Amino acid sequence: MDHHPGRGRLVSAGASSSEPLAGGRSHMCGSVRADDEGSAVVLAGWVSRKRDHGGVVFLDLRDREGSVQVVAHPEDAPGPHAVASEVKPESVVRVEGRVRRRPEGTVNPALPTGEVEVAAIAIEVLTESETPPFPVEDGVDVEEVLRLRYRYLDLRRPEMTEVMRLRHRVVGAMRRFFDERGFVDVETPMLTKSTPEGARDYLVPSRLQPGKVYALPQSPQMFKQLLMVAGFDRYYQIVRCLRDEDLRADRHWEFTQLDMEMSFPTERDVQDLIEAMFVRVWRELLEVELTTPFPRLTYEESMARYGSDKPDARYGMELADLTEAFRGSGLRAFAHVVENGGLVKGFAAPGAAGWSRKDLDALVQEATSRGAAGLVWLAYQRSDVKSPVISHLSPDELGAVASATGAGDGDLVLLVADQPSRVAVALDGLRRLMASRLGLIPQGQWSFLWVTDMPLFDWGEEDHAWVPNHHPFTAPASDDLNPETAKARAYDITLNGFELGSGSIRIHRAEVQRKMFDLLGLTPEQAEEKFGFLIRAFRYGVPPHGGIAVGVDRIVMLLAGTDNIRDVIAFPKTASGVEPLTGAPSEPSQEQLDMLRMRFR
RNA sequence: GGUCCGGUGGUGUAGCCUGGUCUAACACGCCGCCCUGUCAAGGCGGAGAUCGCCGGUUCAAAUCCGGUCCGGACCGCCA
Repeated sequence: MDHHPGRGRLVSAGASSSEPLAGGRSHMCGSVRADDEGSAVVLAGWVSRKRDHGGVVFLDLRDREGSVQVVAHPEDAPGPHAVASEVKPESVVRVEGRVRRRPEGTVNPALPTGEVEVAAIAIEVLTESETPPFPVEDGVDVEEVLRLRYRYLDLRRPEMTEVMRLRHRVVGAMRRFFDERGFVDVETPMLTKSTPEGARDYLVPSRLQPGKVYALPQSPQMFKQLLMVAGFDRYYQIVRCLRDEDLRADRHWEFTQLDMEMSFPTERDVQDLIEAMFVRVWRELLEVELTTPFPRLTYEESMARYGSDKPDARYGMELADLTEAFRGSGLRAFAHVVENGGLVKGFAAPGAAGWSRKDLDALVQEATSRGAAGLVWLAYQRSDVKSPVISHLSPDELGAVASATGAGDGDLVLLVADQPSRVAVALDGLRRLMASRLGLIPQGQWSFLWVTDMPLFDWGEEDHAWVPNHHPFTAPASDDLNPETAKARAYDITLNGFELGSGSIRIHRAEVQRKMFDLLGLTPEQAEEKFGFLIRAFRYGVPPHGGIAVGVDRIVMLLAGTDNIRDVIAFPKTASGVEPLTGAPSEPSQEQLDMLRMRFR
């Protein structure tokens, strides 16, 4: 959290409640103001800094609301002065004193409490602190594991405290929003059966049913559908979900989603509601008025123009398709790809024509590390075009490249030729990289986008079978159930290039569901074994229904202006699944294993 | 599972490519002394790392090589 790339100005949290403060405190440190001049105050907090002038000693006393300067003069307050000059940073002290305006010329306008100070009458050290392993202050540059091992110190830093409270307020705004609209918060089980999301499950062995396991929920998907069968009409929950997959900067295996489901909706009903929720959250947290409706992009269009199903539309550099221009090209590598059904695509990066060989090599490296066979670059300088493959390119091809990408003087064109999925992955990565390197990402812009008409199926390379793109209860958009072409009544919501959530209208007709299972290669017996309880429920009158699940961590991450999801989780794990603070996971005791009748291999 | 980057006093970095002058440098922090208005207080002095771990090459390794552990980003995976 050294910088806040996309951060808007956060609206500050409301004043604390009128509840009396615990422990006889009169004020929170950070909330002392000039209005309190002359008041006797009792404060308690952490010593964040000490300035000892030999005579007068200043302590900055910090609590979650901020810090305030405490002064102890040797003449006026010999007792407090003696304590203050000995106390170590991060010790917890209780201060009795009187608020006064600072003397002329010593006001610090940079601090909310900078007009005042507290003249100490008594200082008591409640607990002493050892020297902390890293400075407890904003803007620290410390190895992340160390921050996680001492997370309580890390969270003590004002910027982290602020993020956690931001998260609290986001969740609060969501709850109020859904509550006002008659949505009922229903809790669903944590120890349950495998859900149909397709990720690896976390399993919990059963003590009472030896040899059997519960799965931790990947989402409450089937339960919320059952609640629709139960007639709840509108359900929501802010719920922890778990998926045992490898981590990314924006992905954690223990995450929180805003889960909702409603009866009788159209896609539009769900989308309008979620848009209204985002409007509400952005208004409350940032005082930003989002424009609705959010733009829509079909999945196909998104992949074509951005190479991604979560496009960042805040900047241009859209992808151009040059496949036909390179059919039979003298650039054999490209021609070969085209002959074999691959694509040639690329885009123009404005003003990057002068990049050094080293920078260009780094781009090639970026492309190949994303699985592309290679990267061809063309630098447009004045009327000249430089490229390692320039001798293989015909004037027609050069013309096609320039017109399709819009490349002009000073631009750098990046071309990738490969199978469609690799072209997409490589160019998506390059586009994001170039946008960031060239400073093309506008700050303070919130580019929400719905991606619609998702495919109903994906080809599962590992299973050699069609797998649901969303999950097997997603309703098809039409009678077309051809796995190659079928579209789903599914939609994703994205923000600034991050996927925030995805949802769908569900199947409520038994024969459609049967066909779906059939296409997925599930025999009626297998379907019964996995989802029998849901199928049975649907025999007793199921309303048409649909919903969405939105990732709370990612929303908070974007609001907080960080690109690291761990920054918005109080106690996160590292990429190898270790929680540095507690040391989890740990080995079970023999007694625990015996009780579960388990043995480790 | 794969690719890439990193691991040097409490913290953050330099040094590593071009082995020896590194008995490892700098900043912050810490300790001591001085200092009565600062707010990254200031001044002076001091302690503190054998360079993630193991092994190898070499007369000599923080520096080269191999392995390994840990962390991070990305691909695969995952919505």
